[in-house]
Amino acid sequence: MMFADVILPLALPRNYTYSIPPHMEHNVHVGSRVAVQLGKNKKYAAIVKNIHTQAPQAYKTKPIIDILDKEPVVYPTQLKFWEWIAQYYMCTEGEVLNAALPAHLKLSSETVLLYNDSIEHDFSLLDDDEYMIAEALNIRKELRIDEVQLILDKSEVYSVIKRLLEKRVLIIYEELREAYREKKENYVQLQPEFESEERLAPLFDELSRAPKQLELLLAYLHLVKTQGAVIQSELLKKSGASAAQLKGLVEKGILWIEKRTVDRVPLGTIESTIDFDLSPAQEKALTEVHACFTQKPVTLLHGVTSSGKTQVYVKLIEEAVQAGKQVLYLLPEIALTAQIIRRLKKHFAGKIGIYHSRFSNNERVEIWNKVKTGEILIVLGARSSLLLPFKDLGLVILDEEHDPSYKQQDPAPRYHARDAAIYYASIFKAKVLLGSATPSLESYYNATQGKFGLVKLMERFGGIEMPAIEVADLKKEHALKTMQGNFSSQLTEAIQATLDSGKQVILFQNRRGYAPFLLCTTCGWIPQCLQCDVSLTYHRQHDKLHCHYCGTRYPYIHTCAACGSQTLIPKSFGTEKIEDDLQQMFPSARIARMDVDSVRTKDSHNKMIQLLEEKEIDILVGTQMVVKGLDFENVTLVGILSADSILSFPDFRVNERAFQLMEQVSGRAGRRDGVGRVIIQANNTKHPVLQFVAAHDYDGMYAAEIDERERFAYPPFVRVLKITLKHKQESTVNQAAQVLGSWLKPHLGAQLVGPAAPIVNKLRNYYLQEMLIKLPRDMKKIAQAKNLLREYFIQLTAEKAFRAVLIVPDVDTV
DNA sequence: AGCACGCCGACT
DNA sequence: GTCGGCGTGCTC
Repeated sequence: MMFADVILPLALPRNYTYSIPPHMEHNVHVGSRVAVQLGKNKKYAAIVKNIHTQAPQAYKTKPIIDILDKEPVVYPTQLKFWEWIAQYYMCTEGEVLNAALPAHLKLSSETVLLYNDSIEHDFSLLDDDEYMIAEALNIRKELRIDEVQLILDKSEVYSVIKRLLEKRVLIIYEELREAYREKKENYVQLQPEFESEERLAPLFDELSRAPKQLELLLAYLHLVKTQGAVIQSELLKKSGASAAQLKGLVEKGILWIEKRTVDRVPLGTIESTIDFDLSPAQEKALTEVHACFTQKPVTLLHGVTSSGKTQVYVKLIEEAVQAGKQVLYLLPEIALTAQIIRRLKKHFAGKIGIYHSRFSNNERVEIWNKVKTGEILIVLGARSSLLLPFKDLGLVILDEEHDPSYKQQDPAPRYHARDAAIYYASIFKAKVLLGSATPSLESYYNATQGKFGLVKLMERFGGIEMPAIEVADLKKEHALKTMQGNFSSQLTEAIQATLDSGKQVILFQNRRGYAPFLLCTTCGWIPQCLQCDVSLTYHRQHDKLHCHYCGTRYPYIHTCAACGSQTLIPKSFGTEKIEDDLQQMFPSARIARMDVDSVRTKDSHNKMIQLLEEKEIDILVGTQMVVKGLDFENVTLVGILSADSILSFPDFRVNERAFQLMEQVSGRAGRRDGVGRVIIQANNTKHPVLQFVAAHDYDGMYAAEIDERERFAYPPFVRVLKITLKHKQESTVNQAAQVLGSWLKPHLGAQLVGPAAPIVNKLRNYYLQEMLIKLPRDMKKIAQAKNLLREYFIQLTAEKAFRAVLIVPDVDTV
């Protein structure tokens, strides 16, 4: 008897074993999806991880119901990668599967109720609920659970269904349906006998009494000539004819219609061109990258903003493709703009696929398959494209490698795309190039220690100078009363001068909304979210208070809940307020705001970038979003409204992050012609990070910061693992955290920090406790510690008081 | 993740 | 008394 260990798309602690019915033995393959039953009636598509003859001792297996794929959906390479992610990031393989597979390849059954026609029913014996369902089923013959819930207007419908099942009014059946659908299109073709001129000509006379049909035929002939193939919908649109008129021509045997499967993500066939030469500095960098790659699998390219790292990437991609290898080019989601996509497509048309969150489920399946077959040689994508089923990966380029969004935050697997990419590439013996103008301390440390290769590209392309940085002293301006709202005179004057010279301005403020909180000036009360321990942000756009943590919106509060007075005022400022103030101060300027609220819809981000490019916007104010992927020659002034809020974040990475953020924002200024200007507003103008930013001194920042990290034992000198405990009751999490802490302390000593409540100690009605574990950079010790943790997690939830406590381990937390 | 089992409150 | 609420344990 043969058995298969399968990965189910669930957070199960281990893989389950199913038996392979003898007649399927030759058709079940590792990496293929199989339909299996789990529990009493649920069916899932699971992925076969391995096949063996070892019958499990502890339970009797269920058989595989069906084989869903002739060809595996993943290679053993991916299965190995999934296992590593699950191990390293302390999650289940099912969770990795969930993140990796496109939704339409993940199937789970749905309960379908069928009307039992085989016997006569006496509906008078049924109660109200039963009667309603029986009646609906009698008419519609088929119902789904959510439809039953809708009819009865309640969530608990199981008992009704059970009673109807017992009374044999209905039959239950579990439907496992393939979700992916090929896209079909109707193609119009001329019957072969009319291909020749002499046969075609008489047709025109024949159709003289049907002018619309004649017109349609002419439109068809025109389209065939210009495009080769004619799609029905296009033909009808072009000719303005109706479907009935087309049907007429089909019935006359002149045209015929064929349904064909079409590509949702056509790769195009245009010959690609590499039509530029590298500058001497870029050429040198490329040579050095090559040299590094002969020694080490990973190289860090430290290139200042506008140094033209992308051109170096393009050359490397070209080489890998020439060698017949696949390339993965990773970018933070937000940096995947139309600009970069267009650029890459121009060079690699016909070979490149794009992959990010805005694709439909069907499109994702098609990209998945094309990567698997190798038809797509280059993938340009965000974090999740690392999980695509590459066949023969040769090179990974991870641009903006310092970007924290490479670390997945919420649902498991909480993986870091940079670190995971290095492992994934090692399976293929592929090379990894990390690129950044402001490398993460971890990567730079690895490079200086010789673990990674290091290549520097410190010259801006075309010899443009770095922008001049000025720090505006807010304290001083406040004292001199030269402030205009949140704007220093220095910034105000610079904006005016920039507008006067016809140039553009970008302003950065890292808080969205109008005001981060409301304050009762009588008693000091601040409105908070009912489900989270955070203040509510006032959004003037909707005149609502938003919780930025759980998304709940509340109506504006006029009366103080504590003292009853009507003295609530908005405090501090976000992007909405800045936008508002700017409009008052510069009434003739065209101002736009770019944050998650203003670019909610699919294409608005790209549209706004286009407007900026076309100089339809004079001043752009935005959050983090303005930092990435913008490259405009006409922007000569960048303003950072409040450096203090960036520098006062309670996190050991603040200084690094603040430097990266400010340096990246600065890079938006004067990238092409003219020297850019950057004005940073701050109260604490003496902050060391500001000095480093002003001097564009990455090495200085690095030296100061790495020293601190070593002294206080933070990454890159240790690995940080954060454990979060969640429970609906505050006392329960607190106790659970104390207990877990007391178990871990003897093993970890000073390596254990906490447990303690985080600053935001309640989220979505769950109270939180956190502890940090600092592990030495020793893979063996880390693996040991994780095993220890896993055991204690099980032990903790085994205690009945803590059964409902959620434990969330986050490895290498950011 | 479902879904069944089982123990408690608010209705007839 | 019962119905339906939700906490909890199990699924190869």
